[in-house]
Amino acid sequence: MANNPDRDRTGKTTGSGGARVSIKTVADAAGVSIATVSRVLNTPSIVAEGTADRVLQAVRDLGYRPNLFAKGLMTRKSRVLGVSLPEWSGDSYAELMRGADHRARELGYHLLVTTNSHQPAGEGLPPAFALDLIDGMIAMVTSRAAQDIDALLELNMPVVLLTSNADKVGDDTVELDNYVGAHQAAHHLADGTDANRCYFVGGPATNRDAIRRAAAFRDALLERGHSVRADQINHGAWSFQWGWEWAGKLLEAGQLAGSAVLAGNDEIAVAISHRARDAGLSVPGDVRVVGFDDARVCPFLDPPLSSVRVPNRRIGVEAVSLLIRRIESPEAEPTRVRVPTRLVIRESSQY
Amino acid sequence: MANNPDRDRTGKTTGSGGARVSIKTVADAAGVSIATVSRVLNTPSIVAEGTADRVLQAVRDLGYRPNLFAKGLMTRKSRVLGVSLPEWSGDSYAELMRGADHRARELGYHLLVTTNSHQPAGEGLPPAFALDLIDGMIAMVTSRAAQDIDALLELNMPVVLLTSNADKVGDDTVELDNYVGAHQAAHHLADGTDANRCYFVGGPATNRDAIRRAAAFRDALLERGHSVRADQINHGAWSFQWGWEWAGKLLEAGQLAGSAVLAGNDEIAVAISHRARDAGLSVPGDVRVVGFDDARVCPFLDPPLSSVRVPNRRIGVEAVSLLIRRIESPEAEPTRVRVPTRLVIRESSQY
DNA sequence: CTGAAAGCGCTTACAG
DNA sequence: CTGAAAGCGCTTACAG
Repeated sequence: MANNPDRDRTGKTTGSGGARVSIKTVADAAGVSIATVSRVLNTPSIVAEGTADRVLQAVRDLGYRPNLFAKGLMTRKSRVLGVSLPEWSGDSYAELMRGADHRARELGYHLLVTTNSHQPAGEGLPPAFALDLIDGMIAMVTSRAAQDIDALLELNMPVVLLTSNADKVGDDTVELDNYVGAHQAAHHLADGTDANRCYFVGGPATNRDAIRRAAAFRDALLERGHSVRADQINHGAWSFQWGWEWAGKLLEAGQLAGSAVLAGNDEIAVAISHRARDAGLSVPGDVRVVGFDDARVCPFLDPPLSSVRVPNRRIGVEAVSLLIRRIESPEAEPTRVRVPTRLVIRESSQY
Repeated sequence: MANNPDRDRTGKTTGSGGARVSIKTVADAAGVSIATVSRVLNTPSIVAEGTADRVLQAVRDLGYRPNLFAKGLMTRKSRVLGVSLPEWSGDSYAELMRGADHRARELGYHLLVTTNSHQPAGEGLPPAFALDLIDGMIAMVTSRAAQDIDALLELNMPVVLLTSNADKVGDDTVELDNYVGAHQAAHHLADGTDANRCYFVGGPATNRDAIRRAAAFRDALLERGHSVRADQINHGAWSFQWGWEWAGKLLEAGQLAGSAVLAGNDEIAVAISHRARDAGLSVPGDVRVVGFDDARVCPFLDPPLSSVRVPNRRIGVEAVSLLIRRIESPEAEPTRVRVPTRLVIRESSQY
């Protein structure tokens, strides 16, 4: 198939005659001024009905679409929202993006997405040049470094922060309430297993989510009158690898059998579960396991994995809703939406 | 925390004095014309070194960033690429986006992403208004409907198609070679199991990937001199649900034990594997299973799942590379990149 | 090598 | 209700 002959050197649309159809073309066709065409498209209530009809007809006939660059030059709006995530991975972000995308479309916006895994400092900050094209941004901040948040708020553009429940937040924030679900899970584990044999195996010690989940775990055990040993709270990575290693160490120490584990995510939980079975232990008979995220696969794992549900999709929806509200009503009340987590019990943690 | 006082009503940056810093501001500060500032930024080789230094200094001092709308109005380029996917889900797309995002950054572009799951007709087409902001688009087409591809090619903008190996493709295409991996897998299964007991359990019958994988499976068995029965090729959905149901039916018919299955993706494979174990059958002892996609979790499943590897990340990288080449060199040779798949054998299909 | 000027395609006071 | 005109912030021939 050859190149499309209608495709010019710039790759942009050309009219059938070759001339680009601009607001002027439409104005001429409708016998009005370009100001009127603009009004019909932007503030139709101000223009006479008959005139509007003629203009609209011309717009349709010519297939006119306003040039967004010219429009943006005047209005300083692009209807594009930036989304900055730590990295592309897994079901969680997919769900979040699905929610965000659907909501954005509903409101006539688009999403410009980028990851910031490459920039150790300045997490959450996309490359500068994109900033001038977007009306605002949604940034996930997982690091505990407060300056990352400060940098975002200093952008002087509408920003919605996605973060774990934390002290320091922005004007508009969607907070994942890690605490409640992790707290429930810890109690659930301690209900069936001696608190001394309960463990938390989470992600990096620098990650807000991991920290918060660990805190909830610790608090729950304390509430039951158990002092928590240092070795009961473990930080590593969000990976199978880490879960496998941790379980291996506990196994060598002869401590895996009879334990109950709250994992920082489902991958870690699966790894621990498999390491246990590999050693001839049964789950949940010998080792009880609860994951975090409640990935779609959880009910289908063997055994079905208990997990703390994170409503990722809702996070995406809320973030977009907040951001667009801020963009369209700059004076709106700063809002903090807290999204809950909750324990879903399946076979892997039964007792 | 109160609203940032530096944030004006449009949400855009204001200089410390309140005035927006434009090319004019820089020109005045450097004692040159705006034309010279523009040249320093775009075609530095044309301007005297001393002048350039002064301008650059002013740019830095003032924190000047060109207005992208004004720039786009002249150049008709935004350095934003559209990416249209069927839906947000799973590891595959995350990997693809990761590759695309990294490559785009390297070349100074951004990604505007959207899904088209909501528009049954016109798959691959994003809402019209975004088209005017992007320099080109990457569209995944999974339907077999040829008109979807036609619609994309008629956009009169650079388009890179992501599709399964198929007859109908666009000028620039990244083709996933489903055939080779599925073909390998079918032979691998038939090597250890009577071809009469080999099955393919794929996604929807309307999906290009599913169709192609089925074709490879059928061809492999035919090559071995076995005629393929209709019940050996099964189309359903890309879900656990479907795999579970299919395995259940085979189980009821007393045909699950002794079978070997190539699943259309890893979810389906896991479902079949679990259904078999649920019925007291062993994998791979009684039922051999191979998945498709080779998700990160495969080595950690129980048993580790054989799967056909799909280099999603590379698809993303190639797509962006092709698109940017087309944008920057409209006359470049139309190119078709074929990305291979290959079987990764693990325990689930051992014999 | 540099500047004055035209022009990209819109929006929006300002008059009428 | 509508038009003429200014202006948004750039790029790029055209002169010099």
